[in-house]
Amino acid sequence: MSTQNLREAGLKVTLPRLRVLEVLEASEHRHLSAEDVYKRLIDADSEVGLATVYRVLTQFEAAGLVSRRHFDGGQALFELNDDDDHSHIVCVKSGHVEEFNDPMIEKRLAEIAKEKGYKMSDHTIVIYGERVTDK
Amino acid sequence: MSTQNLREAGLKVTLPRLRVLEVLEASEHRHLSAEDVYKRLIDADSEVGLATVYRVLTQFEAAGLVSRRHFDGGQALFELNDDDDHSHIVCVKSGHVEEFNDPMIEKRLAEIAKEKGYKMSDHTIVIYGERVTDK
DNA sequence: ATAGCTGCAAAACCTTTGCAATCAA
DNA sequence: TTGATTGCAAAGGTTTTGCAGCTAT
Repeated sequence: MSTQNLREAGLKVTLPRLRVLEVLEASEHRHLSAEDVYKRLIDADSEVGLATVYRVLTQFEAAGLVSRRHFDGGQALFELNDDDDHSHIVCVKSGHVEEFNDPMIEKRLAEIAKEKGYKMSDHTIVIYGERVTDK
Repeated sequence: MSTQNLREAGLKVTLPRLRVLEVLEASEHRHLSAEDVYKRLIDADSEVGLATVYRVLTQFEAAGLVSRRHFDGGQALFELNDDDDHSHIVCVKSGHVEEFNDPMIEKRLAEIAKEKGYKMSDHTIVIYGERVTDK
């Protein structure tokens, strides 16, 4: 569980780190800002400073536990890394988000990175569109 | 030329706007931060305030002349809009940005959007990686 | 014991905004 | 002329950092 993840990441198992990890795991939304995490900790009566949240998230990122995303600017969003990587399709009207995964595209991106002389570490694909079918 | 572009965008033709547009057009790098633009203006003895650079770039964005990108954190990068759409590959070490275009992926994304019941209006693809070959 | 972690407040960044002066049309 | 635009400085929002005290190992 969480304790194990922290140990493997070479991080001391401390309350703030466990709490932040729990928040990320329990969240219904996959992408949270540092402020989001902080607010949830406060709501859960976990006294953790905002600066610590930032530090912990940065350490998690370095340890490969989370990814930091900069979708629109402003604030960064943090996302728990699980094994399957996925892309997003976003409805520009409703903000509804779905995920998809296309091996063909993944494969092609890897090729392109290689062609350009890069070692791909990550990638982002976002489709913006209007949902035409009702739910 | 530049004057024309501004008129078409419904913007008064002012010196700061012309200068900013010139900088974007003359730049060897396609992606510039507001600060980059500002520095080049200073170097060219064009007295334009940084706040004005931000305002002008924001107006250009609204007018469809440039796009604002948020590749990694920190600062936004501005890119002159020309007709061909392209994707980006960003070096996570240096921040260097290159472009690429892959029709196969474009096609596949359109298909995916359709399958999911969306009418695609736009999309973003960013590959993050480490540049392994020197240039 | 001690290297690492935390909270707080202050600092550092990037970007936006209020305002009086200036400028394009 | 007159509404739009500009420069400056000040404010805003997000993220990082210095430091003294605290904690996991």
